[in-house]
Amino acid sequence: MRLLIVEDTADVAEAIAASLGRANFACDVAPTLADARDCVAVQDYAVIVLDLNLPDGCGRDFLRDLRRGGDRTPVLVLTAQFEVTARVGALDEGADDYLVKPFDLRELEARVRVLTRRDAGRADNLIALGRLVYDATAQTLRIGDEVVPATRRELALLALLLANRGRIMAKDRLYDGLFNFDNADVGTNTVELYVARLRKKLAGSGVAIETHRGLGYRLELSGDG
Amino acid sequence: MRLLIVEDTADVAEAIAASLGRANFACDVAPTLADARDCVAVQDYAVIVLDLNLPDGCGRDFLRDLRRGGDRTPVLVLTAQFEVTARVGALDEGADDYLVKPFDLRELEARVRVLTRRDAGRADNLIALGRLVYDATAQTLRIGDEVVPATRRELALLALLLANRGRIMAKDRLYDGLFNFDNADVGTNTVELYVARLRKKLAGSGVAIETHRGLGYRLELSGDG
DNA sequence: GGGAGCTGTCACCAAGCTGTCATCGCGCGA
DNA sequence: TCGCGCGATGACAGCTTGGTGACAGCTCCC
Repeated sequence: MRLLIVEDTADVAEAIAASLGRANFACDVAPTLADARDCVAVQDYAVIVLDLNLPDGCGRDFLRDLRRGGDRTPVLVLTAQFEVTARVGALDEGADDYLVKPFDLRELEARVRVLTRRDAGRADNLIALGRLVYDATAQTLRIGDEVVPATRRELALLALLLANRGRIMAKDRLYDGLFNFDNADVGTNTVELYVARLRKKLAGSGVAIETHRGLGYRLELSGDG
Repeated sequence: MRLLIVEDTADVAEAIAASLGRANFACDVAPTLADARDCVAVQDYAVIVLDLNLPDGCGRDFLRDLRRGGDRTPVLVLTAQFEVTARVGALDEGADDYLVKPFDLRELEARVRVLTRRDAGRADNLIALGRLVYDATAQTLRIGDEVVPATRRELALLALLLANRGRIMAKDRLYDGLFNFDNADVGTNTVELYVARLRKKLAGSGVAIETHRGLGYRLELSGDG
């Protein structure tokens, strides 16, 4: 899943991106409102993490524009202790959650996860399908009672496919969800590679990744569970 | 969906057409303003991608003429880094978006998609008729609860017929929607072929493709659902 | 500093979509 | 009723697209 972090303080942004990156999110960082607008214009994000204090304006303006444009992407607002009215205002204007600085990175990670699953209509961080169980918090994949070791990229791909199960996902969309702008030069072939690797690990899970030539991939129940 | 790419540098145009072609857009390339005028005279486009620097004039003139003629086709302008005033001018004259060269092809594709969505103006990508449900986002065709695998061309044809359901569509118009000028040597027979293939997959859907000799095809409810 | 494992590239192979051809069926006008 | 022409459809070959093994680089951890 792909996230946008709108934060001007470089080391803070870096810390957030590193933390969420370890949680298997592909993160883009925008240090200004202008950058943020460019990002949302060309990329769909699962969640936007938005600092209110930015060099070229207030994050609330950005949020308001976003909502007026019909964009319903979940937004988590970061505020300083004293910005109470700004915080309230942000929620009124369409923010989905907020966090007061300084905050624990793990808490941020948890709240971001809550927002991602809200969009998928789930109540917890477990996704089960067939004999397969994916735990987004622990970042583990189980088939039946057995834990199957999987790498970060494999899990990220699985999360994307699970969130869109039954639907054909174009390779481009998988690519966008797996990599951020920093990895822009990665060959498109990589998606196929990770599909192949993930397929091996899903053997016997009752879940299969179907290929639809020219269209994309689709995760669905199969008979082999 | 059919796009026009107005760009004189052959390899750039080719790269754009290839990228957008993979995204299921049928692309025509016009290397000069004169060619572009010929194209828009005979064909409706979903989006026009317009380079400003052309051998026989400035793209802004073309854009201005287009708008004066009442044409509202979304236009995405390509500009060089230093052409700031041209960029602003293009927006004033009716461009819908711009991209500064050099750009990422995926970014172009994303922006083109935004423009096509804006024009369609519907958030719901489901089209239902009889027992048939076509999901344009997921690129899936369902009959009742069962997903019927279909290829890109078949889905493109179905989308065209659904968008014009109840109306007779001339074979030429179907042909234009499925292929671009580069595929001009494709036999006209192909439309009939894909109609036949699609018919097989629509069996039992309560929807039928009627043949109207000498006129074209028409998608309509039938009794077999 | 070294090793293990993850990551992404390349090359080659396989699969199936695509479009052509040929043949047959069918409707319509004479 | 016959003939013509448009449309339907099965078979096939080419080519694009995807699958996969091997390998090299990189990172992270010890």
